[in-house]
Amino acid sequence: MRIGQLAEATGTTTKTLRFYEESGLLPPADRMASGYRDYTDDAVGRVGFIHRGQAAGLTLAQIGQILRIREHGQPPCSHVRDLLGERLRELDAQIAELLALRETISQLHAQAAEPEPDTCSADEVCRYI
Amino acid sequence: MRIGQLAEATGTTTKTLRFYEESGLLPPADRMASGYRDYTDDAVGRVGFIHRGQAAGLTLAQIGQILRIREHGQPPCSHVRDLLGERLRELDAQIAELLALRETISQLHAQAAEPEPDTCSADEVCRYI
DNA sequence: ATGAACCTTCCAGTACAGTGGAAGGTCAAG
DNA sequence: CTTGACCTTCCACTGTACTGGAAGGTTCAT
Repeated sequence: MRIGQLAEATGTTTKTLRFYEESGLLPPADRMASGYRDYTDDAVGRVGFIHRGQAAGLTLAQIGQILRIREHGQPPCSHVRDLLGERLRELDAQIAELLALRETISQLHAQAAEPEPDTCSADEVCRYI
Repeated sequence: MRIGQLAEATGTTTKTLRFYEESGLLPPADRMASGYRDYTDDAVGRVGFIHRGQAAGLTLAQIGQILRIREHGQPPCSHVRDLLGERLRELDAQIAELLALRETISQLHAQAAEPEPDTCSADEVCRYI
């Protein structure tokens, strides 16, 4: 399977696949006589794993860690569990922060909706912020 | 007021203030005979505005827009209202996305907590993802 | 007069996940 | 034989908000 076909099969681009290889997320592909990369069907699963990891909010670096542990023959289960737990805590903090921000902006927006823009004075940048 | 004093007064660094000037967020400061930047007290308010804008989740580019409109003599109120409304919609989408992600990860994490890591097979990278 | 603390400019790098483009090689169809 | 689609490498750039450091000038106290 050539790189373009893998890209189509996985819903990504050839650029991205080469970037993954360079980043150590995909093993260096075998080459055809022409020098073209030649992928086996496994590659589809591997790219799918990367995408599922990203969908779970892991960074490419974290996904690479898991992949490298797996390559050394050890099941990365406990590591994955830790990673997911950590990500969960990060997410909770992030969500709390965004909710607080939403509250702030919502209030500012409500104030800004009051139709009295004439009272904007020249010595402040904007009374809504 | 020299740049270091402004930095201290606004809780930031001289690097950041020069960066703001270069980015068009602060007007080019007057210079003393020595070439040192010489700020008036207004600058404190202006930097404060930038920080409040950031706290409201606006990007520096958006804050710069408001500042530039203000400089042309027009009160940026309606623009700010639009910006805040837009930011509110973005935030809602972002929060919804993160909540969904939290759900997904929470489930994966709960599965990964089950103590049966022996069943990890060699042909999949990790059954939890 | 000399050292510390402050300032100046300019260049380069950080993290993240790619994206764009140039210059050139390969392959199948017409 | 040429055209077009595909592939290769390499280098540089995107956006965001800074940060680090080098090389040099200024100010003030001792």
